[in-house]
Amino acid sequence: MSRTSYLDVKAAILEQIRSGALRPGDTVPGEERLAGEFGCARVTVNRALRELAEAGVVERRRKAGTRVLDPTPRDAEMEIPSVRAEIEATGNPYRYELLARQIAPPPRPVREGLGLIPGIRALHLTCRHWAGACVHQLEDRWINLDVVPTARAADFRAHGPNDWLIQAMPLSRVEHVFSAQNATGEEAELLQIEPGAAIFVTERRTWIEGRAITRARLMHPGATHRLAARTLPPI
Amino acid sequence: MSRTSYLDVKAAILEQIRSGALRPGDTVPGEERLAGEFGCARVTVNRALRELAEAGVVERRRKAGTRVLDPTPRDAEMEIPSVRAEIEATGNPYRYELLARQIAPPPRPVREGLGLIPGIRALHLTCRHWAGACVHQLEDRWINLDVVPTARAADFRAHGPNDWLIQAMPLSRVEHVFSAQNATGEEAELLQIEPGAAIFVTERRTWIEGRAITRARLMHPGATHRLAARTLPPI
DNA sequence: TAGTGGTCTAGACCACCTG
DNA sequence: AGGTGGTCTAGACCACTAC
Repeated sequence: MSRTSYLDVKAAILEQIRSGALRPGDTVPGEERLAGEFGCARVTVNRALRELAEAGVVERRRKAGTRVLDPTPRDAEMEIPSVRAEIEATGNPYRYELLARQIAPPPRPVREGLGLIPGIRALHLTCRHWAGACVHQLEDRWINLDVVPTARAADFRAHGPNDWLIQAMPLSRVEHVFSAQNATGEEAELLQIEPGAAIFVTERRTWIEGRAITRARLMHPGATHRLAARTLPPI
Repeated sequence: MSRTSYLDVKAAILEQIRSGALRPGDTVPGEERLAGEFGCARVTVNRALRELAEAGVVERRRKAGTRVLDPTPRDAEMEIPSVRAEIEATGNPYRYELLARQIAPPPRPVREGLGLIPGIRALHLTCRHWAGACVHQLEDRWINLDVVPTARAADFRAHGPNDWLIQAMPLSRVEHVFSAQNATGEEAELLQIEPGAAIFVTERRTWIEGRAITRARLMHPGATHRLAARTLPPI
């Protein structure tokens, strides 16, 4: 007979929830008791329950014990691809183009989004990413030069600012906000679509240790763009 | 002096990556060696490195060791809220409305998305979710009656199908695909917006043990809807 | 085939929180 | 105040795989 693994314990608890033997709000037996039932060490049960808690299936509190949660809102995982990888995955050649570059005081919404005081100037870039003969993404980006002073000297003609920033500032916190909007005349022209056509907009802000690095507005033609996410069951 | 925690080890490795002492592609020292350096048990180092691997910071392979990964595409977390919670969080009263209900053979794209054979009939629901006086979401849903036969008898007049399904089929796998589209005339009328206005579309498919449960097309007025995701740094 | 990660055990101490 | 989870240790065996 083989030893019981933490995966066995995990699967057993999940099966009890699936079958209805354990319902939302119920208390799961304590670690010591489960270890006895499964004939394993307490650490083994601990790891199983800890992973279930990370997956959002149960909630654990000292003294109160482990309780089954409501299955309502679950976190989903979504891979945020790099533009280049996203395009090359489709088999189309990738091309990057720098449309404009200047150092200027950002408009108020951008300034507040970056947490800058009025009057401060920042690096403003406008870029276009091509998938073959089609525009895949139009990028409007502001970079906080207080946090990334080296960006002032960087040349963004050959490579996009995203790749550059990832190299310069690894392990930062990123926030994405997605929405659907109708393209303005200027946006439509740069995206090679009709004015008023739906565009998929990603607003991305990046922070490191509480300081805002950059804010990007990424626009995709709505007819082609798709963004996928999945919620995986534990185990 | 206190014992060294797995969090200490994790933080130390992360700091080495941030500072550039460990670069993408580099090999992290083995568990045994790190345990010696930190003066702790090997399991402690193991847990630190395991969590870094789960966060996508490093990659681990037996015999090959632990290597620092490129920081390029990182997984993001996104909370998929229930419509009701999403609306009530804004302070607006939530109202649900069933517009249509019938059992019919689904159109081909839906049928294939659900993995059904031609001719099979499924439950088709059209619903509307209100936030105060504004339409928040228009829902077009197909339910696979082979997998959820009890849905045939369920009354979806008082409560939406999503809440019902979550109760009936916990711990299922969910896939979301987001896009931006221009509203058709009918969609615009039901959403109380202008035809051609941008709408934020979520296509949601749910599976349990490899079998498709349901497929929903959720439409939001683009002017109001926002969807947020964040990539958190490990630790 | 040897080195590296993956996991289990048994025992211990501690932190937190509820009753 | 005591029960429950959180974590560390020291030692062991196993699984995988690069060399």
